[in-house]
Amino acid sequence: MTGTTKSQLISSAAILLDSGGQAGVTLRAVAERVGVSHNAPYRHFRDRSALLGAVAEQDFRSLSRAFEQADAVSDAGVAVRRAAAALIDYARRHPARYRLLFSDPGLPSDIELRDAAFGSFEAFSLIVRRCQAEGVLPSGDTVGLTGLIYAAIHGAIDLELGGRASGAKGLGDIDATVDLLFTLLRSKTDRR
Amino acid sequence: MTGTTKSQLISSAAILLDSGGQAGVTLRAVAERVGVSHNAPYRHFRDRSALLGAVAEQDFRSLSRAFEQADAVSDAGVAVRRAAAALIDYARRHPARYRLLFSDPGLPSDIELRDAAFGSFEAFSLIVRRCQAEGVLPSGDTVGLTGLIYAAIHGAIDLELGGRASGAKGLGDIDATVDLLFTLLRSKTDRR
DNA sequence: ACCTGAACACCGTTCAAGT
DNA sequence: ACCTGAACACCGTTCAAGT
Repeated sequence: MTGTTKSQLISSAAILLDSGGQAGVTLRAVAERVGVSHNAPYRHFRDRSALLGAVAEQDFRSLSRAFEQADAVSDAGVAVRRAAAALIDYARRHPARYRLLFSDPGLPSDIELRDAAFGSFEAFSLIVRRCQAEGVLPSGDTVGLTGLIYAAIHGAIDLELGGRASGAKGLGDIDATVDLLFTLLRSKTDRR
Repeated sequence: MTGTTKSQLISSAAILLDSGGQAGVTLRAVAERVGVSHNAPYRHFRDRSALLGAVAEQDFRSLSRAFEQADAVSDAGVAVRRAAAALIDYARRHPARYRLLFSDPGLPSDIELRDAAFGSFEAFSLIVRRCQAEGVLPSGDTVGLTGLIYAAIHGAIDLELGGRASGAKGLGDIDATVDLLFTLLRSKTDRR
């Protein structure tokens, strides 16, 4: 473990989210992992939620980069599916962190976190715009369409992570739901 | 406040969810509201999550009834929009309870809760099937299509409740997202 | 500027005991 | 069968103090 105490606290919190979920991220456990007293985190973050906000900000920026990488693919229809797959993959690998970014109402509302969250949405919307230009997604308001696609993917992920819906075919199956989404949107586009 | 101690505990927990969110639902506060000692709840529920599970089960059954009422409308296209509106209305009125039902991974996995959750999904899917029969939604696997619609509505709600996405037009606007969803699905259907 | 140790109020849960 | 009071281990947060 290297870097400043602050960066170590952030990565320790991320690791604890992965291993024990939200409940596993106690300031005491985070501090112990870094080898510092149980209230040293207060020298770097206002409170527990500020520390979690820093984790979220970091991961939002990482997601933005993943979307930009997906955008480098020449076929727009493939690019948008790659971006969706990157988001799904992140959610499966780090479920507690995914929920922190996209579902947690307790995060601080500071500007930097909002910027990071909005940036990842924007990176995704650039791909959607390309798809519209190439005719693989229906034309119209790009932000609204991106919002719909984002909501559908997020909803599919969240329902599966929550454990609701397993047992019903089609529900809880993220990939099938996202596939159906793109299939329906594309078939609509083809006939315009 | 009337009824058995158990039912009073459940409704107290629901009220506390509405007023103070998940963090406001301490067993001590629930018990005090009912006028009973702080560990009396353990005579009725195994632990805190079992009590929350009882609240969720109750609300799932209430949602099922709301969907069945929507299904009583003669026009299937109107019925499905009424069902969606009922879900959105419930989420806006009881955000913490909505998240408990659809997003909380900590709920117990007992059969009764699963039945209640699945029942509400089934009630919704009956409306979707009617829409397919009347040609206002694309034909094909009903469960898969219901899963997509459910995921999109849930995602739109969850992103708004989480406070993510406000500030971007189209994101965070539940009604616009759901409108776009039905518009795109219907336009696809019309041309088959 | 950064860290520590003690302390406070709070929580879920358990247990022995009461009626 | 249902409830109570005391107790335990744990937590976020604050504060006075150290370097």
